[in-house]
Amino acid sequence: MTWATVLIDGNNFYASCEAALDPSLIGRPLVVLSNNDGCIVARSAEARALGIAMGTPYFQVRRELERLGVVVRSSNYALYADMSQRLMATLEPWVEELEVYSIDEAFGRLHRAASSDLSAWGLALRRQVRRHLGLPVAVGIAPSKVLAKLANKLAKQDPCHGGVFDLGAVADPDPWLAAVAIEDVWGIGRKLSRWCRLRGVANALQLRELASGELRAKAGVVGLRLQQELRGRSCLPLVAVPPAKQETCVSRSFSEPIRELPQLREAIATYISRAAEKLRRQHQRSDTITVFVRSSPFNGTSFYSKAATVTLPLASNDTAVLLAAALPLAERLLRPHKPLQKAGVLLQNLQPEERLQHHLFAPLPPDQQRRREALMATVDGLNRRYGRGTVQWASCGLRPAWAMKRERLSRAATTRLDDIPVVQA
DNA sequence: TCTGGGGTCCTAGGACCC
DNA sequence: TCTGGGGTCCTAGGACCC
Repeated sequence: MTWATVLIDGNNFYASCEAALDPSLIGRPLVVLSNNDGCIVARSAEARALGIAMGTPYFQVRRELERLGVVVRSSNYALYADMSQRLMATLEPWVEELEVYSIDEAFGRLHRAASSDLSAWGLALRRQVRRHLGLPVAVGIAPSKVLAKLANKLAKQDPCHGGVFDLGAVADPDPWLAAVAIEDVWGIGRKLSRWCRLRGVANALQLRELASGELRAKAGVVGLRLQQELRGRSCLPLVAVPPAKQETCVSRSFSEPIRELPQLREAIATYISRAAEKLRRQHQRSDTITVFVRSSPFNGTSFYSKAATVTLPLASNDTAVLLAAALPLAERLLRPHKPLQKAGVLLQNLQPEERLQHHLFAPLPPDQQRRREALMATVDGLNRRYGRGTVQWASCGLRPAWAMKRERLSRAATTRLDDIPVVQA
């Protein structure tokens, strides 16, 4: 009996979520755009077949997409996050341990009886997800995380696998490793793949056989671990309970450049409110706030980027406290003739909430402190129930001109009562 | 006109300590 | 010109992930 590592992920997740809620999209080419309708971040299989590349700026291909009859959607993160939770809940009973790795991916650990093939298990899991959620997934099974990633890629590469591949059950994995390009190996990004290619390392098998010393000199211990994993020795543990976050960031591009202080203050207030909400959900507080801004890196003029940091005497997750500290930073960041394209806030040095409960130098008397906390909980509750922005601070501005563009947003079909699909029988 | 957002981990180097 | 040998902590930057 040994352990097998499995990677399950949603095929074209965002596009599949859109199609799951709007069956008229099934079988049609569909792309989903990033925030601000910036670039293409997901494509249905049909859109992929048309040769539409990932990451393409939308404005460059807009006409072409229209001509080809491609359906375009703004990203609807409320929908994807909700579908993700349902997916993870479905996967949970199928494995001994589950690590939710990203919005559309999870690692799992399960027992493998001596030299058994887990493909049938994978196919059954796949059918259940399809039945429960209407989502297609791929399942990769192997002795380590890196190999499970690889197996998952192979499961998708060849339709004959039916979306499931068990690399731990094949007699000789080497030809399969050779079939995965170096760029597709998990942990090998742009820089490292270029370096590998220069050395004649073009696929996963050749990376596995590369001299360890050479790899270590270039990629450090991270590279060595990767190589061990390729050899089937698991050194990246499954993380079932994620550690507390060390920092939290909220940043957005503007739909149009910001040049004036009032608009910048509105944007910072909006991001601080959102970040404070995250802190409260994570039961954390922060005492270090960084606000950063930058101009567009694309318009040819000189690039401008600046950040300012403020430290609080006492960590907090009260929106009003964080706003009071962060808003004065706006003036230090704005420059005449430097239109800003993006801003963000970074809350650092996060601490667990309970640590401060009875602090000697608490900023407010206990009863007032409790009232503040109750107010925050009420605001969060209303926004959760009726949608983000139902209750907000006046300093965030109402329908600001700089707010991100989402012109082709689908409805919040799984999280808003008003948007539930109507079925006619 | 129009190019995403939110993280983590590791390493190197500097400041400072005894 | 040469001028120890550790430690720790912090920060900046690089690389990667989805």
